[in-house]
Amino acid sequence: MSRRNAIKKCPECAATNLTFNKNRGEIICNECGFVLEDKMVDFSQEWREFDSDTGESRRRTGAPMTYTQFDQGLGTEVGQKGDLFKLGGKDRNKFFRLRKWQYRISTAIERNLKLALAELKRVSSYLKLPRSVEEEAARVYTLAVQRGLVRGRTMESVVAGALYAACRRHDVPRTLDELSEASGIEKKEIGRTYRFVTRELGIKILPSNPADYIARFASALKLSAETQSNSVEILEKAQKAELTSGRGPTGIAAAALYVAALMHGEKRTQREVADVAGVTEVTIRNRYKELLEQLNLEKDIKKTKKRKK
DNA sequence: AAGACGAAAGTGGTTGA
DNA sequence: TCAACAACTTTCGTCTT
Repeated sequence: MSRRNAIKKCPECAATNLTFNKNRGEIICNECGFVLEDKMVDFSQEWREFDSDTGESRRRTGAPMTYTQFDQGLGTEVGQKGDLFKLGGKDRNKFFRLRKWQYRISTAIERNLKLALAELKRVSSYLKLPRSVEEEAARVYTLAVQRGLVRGRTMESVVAGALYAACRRHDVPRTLDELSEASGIEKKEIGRTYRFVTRELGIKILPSNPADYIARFASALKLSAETQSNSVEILEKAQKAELTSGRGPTGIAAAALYVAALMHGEKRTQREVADVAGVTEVTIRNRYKELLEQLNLEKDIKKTKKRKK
């Protein structure tokens, strides 16, 4: 079988000391900060049944319950094949009535869920989100459907909103832009349904930490590991100086990264940084200016400039 | 010529009366 | 429900490298 311990090398610098962050589904090179794998392999138990013989013995209490199946894998149907013929005429009528009701109640919701979860999986795999996030999003969506929160909104937008919420909860933030690109739903709309659904379901979400974005942004910009860790330090200082509250976390992360890149002589244009972070140059400039003023970083930058000559 | 900078006006969301 | 407000964006002109 496949060897999980096969040694991986960083494609950028061929280093082998890699950090695997399971929750986030990222493998990060300790040397150069390159993010190897943005996706999560599912390490949980595999529940396949190989054939009916081994199937019975491997099975414990049935398939694992999961929200990514439309009925959590626990569907019940009134009357399966055999039962019907055990019943007399009177009971048989009752039976048909029951089944009809059950059918009516469940089909509307189930049909919707089936479609929605297919969409959810599509978007989630496009974004290479870890399995745990997908589960969470499916759970959120299921709750939303049960509370009738989808009414008046498109299914897709609620799916996107649920995914966004799930990402935030698992500290593996994707920007609204990324969600928008993956789902084809407008940014505004996702934000709206996201807020609505989390409010209605009472889901508490902490403001996301700018540092959570650093690894992905740095990797996209091909910045070194030192630059990356340095930008995290800058972020910490910025948080102490109260520069972060009320500001968009992506803007702050982008600015910290921009400054760190300058200090390490790995200059990136504001536009490049702005693009991967999904903010404008103006925002970076503003945050950048604040960082310089509050943290006295000017000297560090000048030093590296001279050193380069 | 490209990038950095800053001013001004516009957008969408939050808050507080 | 409305107005004030903060953060962020868009656009555009000017300066710097």
